[in-house]
Amino acid sequence: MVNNSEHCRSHCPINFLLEALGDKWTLLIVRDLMFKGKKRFGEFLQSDEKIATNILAARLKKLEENHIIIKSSDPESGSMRLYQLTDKGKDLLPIMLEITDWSAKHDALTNTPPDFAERLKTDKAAIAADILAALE
Amino acid sequence: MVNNSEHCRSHCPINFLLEALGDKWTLLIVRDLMFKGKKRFGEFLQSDEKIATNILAARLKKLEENHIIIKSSDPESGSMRLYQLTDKGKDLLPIMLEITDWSAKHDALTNTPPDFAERLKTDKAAIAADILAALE
DNA sequence: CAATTCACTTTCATTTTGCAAGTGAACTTA
DNA sequence: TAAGTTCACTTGCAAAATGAAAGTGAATTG
Repeated sequence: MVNNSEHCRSHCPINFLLEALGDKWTLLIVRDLMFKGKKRFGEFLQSDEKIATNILAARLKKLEENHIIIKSSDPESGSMRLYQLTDKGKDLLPIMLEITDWSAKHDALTNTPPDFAERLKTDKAAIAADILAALE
Repeated sequence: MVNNSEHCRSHCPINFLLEALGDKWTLLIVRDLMFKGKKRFGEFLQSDEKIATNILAARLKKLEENHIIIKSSDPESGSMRLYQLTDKGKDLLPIMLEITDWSAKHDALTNTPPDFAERLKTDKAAIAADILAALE
């Protein structure tokens, strides 16, 4: 869908990411999935940035359409929906770590812990491995 | 300005980047500055994605407010304005390269040349050095 | 079986976007 | 030197996206 030429503005790689993730909210959902262990609609709502329910629903739908997340039912309780990163979604990890690195450097008020920011500079591969392991 | 707590939604590092660059257009301007040697208003207008003049003016202003670019006059012709990346802007390069890597992998129609995509996987530091050198 | 929780959907006012046209300063041509 | 032309924007307006709040329906709990 994102890949057909009528829909896309171009096939520049920067633009390709923007078509899927280029707005103020989508990457925050990826962050919650990747770093905070969140998996449910209600959990995403609780983040500091206070996303509205309609925007969250729209973004989850688009992420699913772009195969960055998959939606399933919680095996333990039929009602609850679970959202999880696909392999394509997990592949965003290096981007997320570089973003964290940049913001830790340029935001004087960053909430990135100093020791994590330091480890990020020297040990990115090990951090990535840890985070991927935590996602199973 | 972006750093004051009334304005920002949070000081999460992912959010910090989104506050400065989180929309469908801003990163394309950074791309043009970083990879395509573009420096002038009229040059940004010519990209494939066809940004409107009012949106371009607004994004350039915001990038300047966030100290990601600086605006100056062309020393050779008094009238023309030049836009250039600051050090903070150049620090976005690792993010841009990771984005390129991700899109080259996941966009079947990517216009990233295969040899560049290959070199990106093995030789990211050398590519980064080349690009920074080209920016002076 | 009534109340609550969860995951959305709908409504609607406000904000942002995008196209087109307009403006003004410098520069080029007749 | 007067008349375009180019460049870098700004303005106006219709259309689309956003955000707050309320509503809906399925499951779960008391």
